[in-house]
Order: sequence, then structure tokens, then C-alpha cells
Amino acid sequence: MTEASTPARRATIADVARLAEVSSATVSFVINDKHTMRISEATRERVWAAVRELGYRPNALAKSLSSGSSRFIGVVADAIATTPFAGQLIQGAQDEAWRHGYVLLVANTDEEKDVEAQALRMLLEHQVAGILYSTYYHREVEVPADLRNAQVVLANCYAEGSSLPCVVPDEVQGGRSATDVLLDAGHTRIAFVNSVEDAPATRGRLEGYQAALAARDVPFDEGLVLTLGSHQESGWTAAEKLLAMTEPPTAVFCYNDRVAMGLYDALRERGLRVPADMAVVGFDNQEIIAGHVRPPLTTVALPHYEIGARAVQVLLGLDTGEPSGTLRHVIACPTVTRESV
Amino acid sequence: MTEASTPARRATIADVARLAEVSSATVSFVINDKHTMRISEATRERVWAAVRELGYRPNALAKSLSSGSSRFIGVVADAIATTPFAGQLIQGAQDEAWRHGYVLLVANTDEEKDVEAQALRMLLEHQVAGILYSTYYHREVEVPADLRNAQVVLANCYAEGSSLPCVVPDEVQGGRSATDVLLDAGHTRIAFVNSVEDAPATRGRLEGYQAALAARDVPFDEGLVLTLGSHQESGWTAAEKLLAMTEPPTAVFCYNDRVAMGLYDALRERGLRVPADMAVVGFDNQEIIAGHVRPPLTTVALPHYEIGARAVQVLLGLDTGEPSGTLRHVIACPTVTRESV
DNA sequence: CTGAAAGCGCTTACAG
DNA sequence: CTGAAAGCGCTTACAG
Repeated sequence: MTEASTPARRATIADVARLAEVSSATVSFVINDKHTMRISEATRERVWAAVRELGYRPNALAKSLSSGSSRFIGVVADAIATTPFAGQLIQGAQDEAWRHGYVLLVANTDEEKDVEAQALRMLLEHQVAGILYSTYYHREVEVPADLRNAQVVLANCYAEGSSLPCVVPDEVQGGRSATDVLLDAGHTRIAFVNSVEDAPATRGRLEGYQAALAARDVPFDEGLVLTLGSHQESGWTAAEKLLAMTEPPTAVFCYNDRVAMGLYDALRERGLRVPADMAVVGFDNQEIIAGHVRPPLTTVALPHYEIGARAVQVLLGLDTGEPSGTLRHVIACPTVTRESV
Repeated sequence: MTEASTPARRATIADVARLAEVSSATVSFVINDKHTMRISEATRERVWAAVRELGYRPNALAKSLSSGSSRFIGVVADAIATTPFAGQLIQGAQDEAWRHGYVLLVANTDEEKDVEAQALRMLLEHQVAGILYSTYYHREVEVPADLRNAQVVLANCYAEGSSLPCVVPDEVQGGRSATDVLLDAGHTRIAFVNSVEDAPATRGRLEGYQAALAARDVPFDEGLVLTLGSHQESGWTAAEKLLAMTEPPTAVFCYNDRVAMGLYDALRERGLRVPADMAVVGFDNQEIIAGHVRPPLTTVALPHYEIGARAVQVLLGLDTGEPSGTLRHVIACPTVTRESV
């Protein structure tokens, strides 16, 4: 118990109390603006003056300890460094968390189970109020058992048969929007270059593609659906196959922007122009590609920011405008119009 | 003070002590493996058994409070969502931090001063042991005054005239390595498509380019240096200018992968082949581009992961193998060989 | 309108 | 070899 004047020591609530000549309880009430306790205006002034004079900052750790509720939200992410997606999700989560006085504790697991276990232990030991379990692409996950007794929201993923709330993108609507853009431009022979994995994205976008065609009475032609990969290379392959058809399509909906980029290259190689010779729509809205290919690519965005933000809302039990008890929160994928259609 | 059996309550050190029939001090010594206190093997066993039986997890917040030292490292980032760069830096920082029992508190500021101020206040209130002030591209920064009395390391940025340690990429060596790759392949007419901003990257890479030429006695031809932008569009412009020269270069070092991508497009448009007609080297190693253009692009990587990791080492005062007192930590940019040379 | 006191879950000299 | 006790910086009934 130092008398005073240890120069480097940060001011505590006791210092403020002493200077303002009140009890530390009073200081606590004043700075937390708790109006349950009636404190005179004069006293409040004295307290705030002392706070300013000492440059007092509350110790959030002590606060959590004594109040019994922390303001941490843990985020476990499987891959924060490979795409900008995780960053967008985290940013959405952070903005929403800050809005409510919460702070993010981020843990990257690299999809390694032991790293994940370490991450969860770490988050739990820090008394997080809840955990966002997130993935960088929309997929099904197995929820680690350690999470059983924590407050959890799945972000950009889901667990079949679990009762955990999840926030996911609306792949079906996304696929439908992409197709609609092409339909709106008058196209009827529209190819869909899908990816090969069995995933919500491949299934949902195909479903949306079909729904869009059906809604306009455009017959579904199975031959116009190619099942390839998700990288640029698949765009090249797609161009080859599409152009070899007896009646080639006039428009292509690509599984993602990377495929569209490959397709662009292949078309250019053949002297074909986008959109004059072939209209193209992508998916993902990866700015680095979509914003800068020639011509800039019209695409559908994955709402990672929104997913992060919504996941925090669900975690904190805020009103999201959805019926209460909603477990599956589906976020729309907006169309981003550029010049490829 | 509940007697026992509040079901949802998490076990505390007192519960463990009671079950193991020792004092909580003893429990603390055992679980923290402090060998300054001699505790009998038998007692240790009893304590660990109790820990297991109760599923006890220490409360990291209480630990920080009483020990007076937190295990938080704050990271303030200017843009976590636009590129994968920030994610890589954060991942490097996290891996290194975890290795030493620290945890990351991440704050994104979006380059907004008021958000930044809020972030710093938040980090400071959480008693962070130190702060990594980071940027997603290498640049000079003004360090906010609030950081004056915190332990700070600048990551991927620097503050002229400040005494804060910084960790930055070696732009000069990177530029030199890129040029060397081309020189090694036998090229002597090598263009450099630089970007226009006045920044460490533009200055350093140019310097490296010149140094590489000089080292091989290749005369520097100012006409071969183009000063354009940093996006794909500049690659198109570059191709146009380069090919219009009376004696066009046979190789190009592009400021970054995006410029290289634009250059690829323009070359393809003209029926030219990489590397046969023109060898190309990029910078940044943005996998989404460099790994998937045709042919895959040889480039120089920005060491963001390493920067994050090193910054944590510097913050924690670990031995980095550099002379003690080093303030400017320069990280090498490795060459990533693919097929464009 | 405000203060004294107990408590949050740990750590750490200090005794013995 | 181990325990009793004070303390970290807050919050929150409880009194008055």
C-alpha cells in the first residue's frame, strides 16, 4: 500500500475518490451513470473533475471480475489470412460488438483441431460472454464438444442436428439474382459454370439458377450446366466447352469471380468480347478481381460483413427483426452491377 | 456465498482447494507449477485430481488483476477487410503471441481517427501488455498521442523521428531480388513498371532495381522505368507503352501482381506469350492472382506473417537475433518462383 | 444523498 | 511442506 506518488502507477478509483472527497462507491456510480443512486449534481462535478485531473481510466478486467460479466466476445476463425472474407466477417462483428460495449478476442485455428482446442480454452478462461464460431466459406461444421456449455453462434457455417443458432448467406437467392441479371438483359441461353464440391454454395446457387429460369418460363437445359472447379483454370475449361457447343450460350453465370476471370482470359484469347459476345456474371465480389478485370465484372456479393454483424446481434440477444426463436438467420446476397452484362 | 451445488456456477480455485483439502494458495502453486514452493508429490496429485473432477479452468481475468500483469496484446489495424495482408500479419502475431501465453485483442480502425481513439481507449482499459500499431501497406504513420505511455511496436509502418521500434519489409532487397530473377534468366533490357505514390515501396523497389542492374554492369535506362498506378489498369497502359518502344524490353518487373495481371491481359490481347515474348515478375504474392494467371506468376512476397510475428517478439522483448537496441527491424521479401520467367 | 463493507477469483509475501 | 491473510480494482446490496 504505497502512500501516493508512485509516478508510473495508473490512477485507480480510490485515487479519484480521495481527490473528489467521496467514497469509491460514489465514484463508481457517477462514472457508470447509474441513476438508481441519487447523486447530487455538485458531487458528480467533483468526481468528473477528479477523473480528468488524474487521467483516470477504469480497469476493464477488475470491472468484469466484480460485476461477474465480461464484455468479451470470442471469435474463432478457421482461416483469417487466405481471403479477405474472414476479415470482413470480423469487421462486421467488431463494429456491432463495439456498438454495444463489447470487444473481440480473435483466435485463428487454421482448421487444426488442436489449435482450435487451445483457442477455445483460451477464450473460455477469459470469461467471454459468448463465442462466434466462424468459417471463411459457407459450410457444415462439427461443433467441438468444449463449446457445449458456452453461448455460441455459428457464423457462415451451420451444424446439422444441433440447436445452435447460425447465420448464413442466402445462396439460393444469390444464384437467382445472378441469373436474373442475365435474364433481365434478354438472354435465354444462359450457362451456369458450377463448382464440383458438394456444398451449400454449389447446391444453393444451382437451385437459384433453376428457379430464376423457371420463373420466366425458360426451359432448363442440363447441358448448359458445367460442373468444374472454383479457380481460374475452370474458367478456361468452361470457355472451351461452351464455345464447342452446337448452339453456344450467350451468357454465363460463373460459380465465382475467379472462374469468371479465367473465362475472360479464354474469351480474350479467342478474340471474343464481354459482354458483346458473351455476358458474364460472377459471384463473391472479390474487389481485386471483379473491380479490375476488363470490363469490370457484374457479380453477386457474399455478405460477410453482415453475417458477422448479425451473428453478434444474435449472440447478444438483440432484436434482429426476425421472429423470436429463429435459429437459422439467412442473409441476402446483393447484386453488384458493373459492366459485364 | 452459496454453500455448494449452484449447478451452473463454474468451479473456482476455492472449490478445488476444498475438494483437495488444501489451501487455495497451494492450489495456485500447483497449477502454476511454481517450484519455488515445495509441495509434496502427494499433494500435487490430490490437487490435479480435484482440478480434473471439477473441470476447473482458471479465470484469466482474476489472474491478471491479482498478478498485475495482463496477457493481452492489442492490435490496431487500419484495414482488416480489404486485403488478406492484415490477416496474415495478425496471424503471424497471434501464433507468436500464443507461443508465449499471450492473447490478441484486435481493433480495426478503418483509418478513422475517432474510431482509432476509441480502439486505443478500449485496449488500454483492458490493461494490454502492449500494442501493435499496424497498417495493411507499408507506410509512414503519425502515432496517436494516447500511445505515448504504452508499450508500442509499429508493424508494417514507421514513424519518422519517433523512438518507437518498427518492423518493416525490405523493399530494396525485394526490388533487387525481382530484378535478379530476370537478370539470371539472361535478360538485360528489363523494364520496371513502378507505381506513382511517394512511398517506401515505390522508392525502395526502384532502388533495388537499380542496384541489381548496377551489380551486373547493366546500364540503367531511365526510359525503361514507367511510373503508373498500382492496379490492373496500369498493366494495360504499361504494355502499350512498352511495346511502342523502338527497342522494347524483353522482361518486365511489375510494381505488384495486379499490374502484372493487367499486363498479361494486354499481352494476350496482342497474341504475345509469357514468358516467351515477355518475361514478367510481380510483387506481393497475392495467391488469388499470382497463383492462377496463365502462366502462374513469379513474384516477390511481402512478409506480412513474419512482420506480425517479429513485432510480437520485439514487443515482448524476446531475442530476435538482432543487435540489442535495434529499432528498425527489416524483414526480407522472399522470391516465389512460378512460371512467368 | 452518500459511505462502509463484502465480494469477484486469483497471487504472493509472510509465518510457521 | 503448507496455511492464513492481504491485496489487485472494481461493483453492489445494505445502512443510514
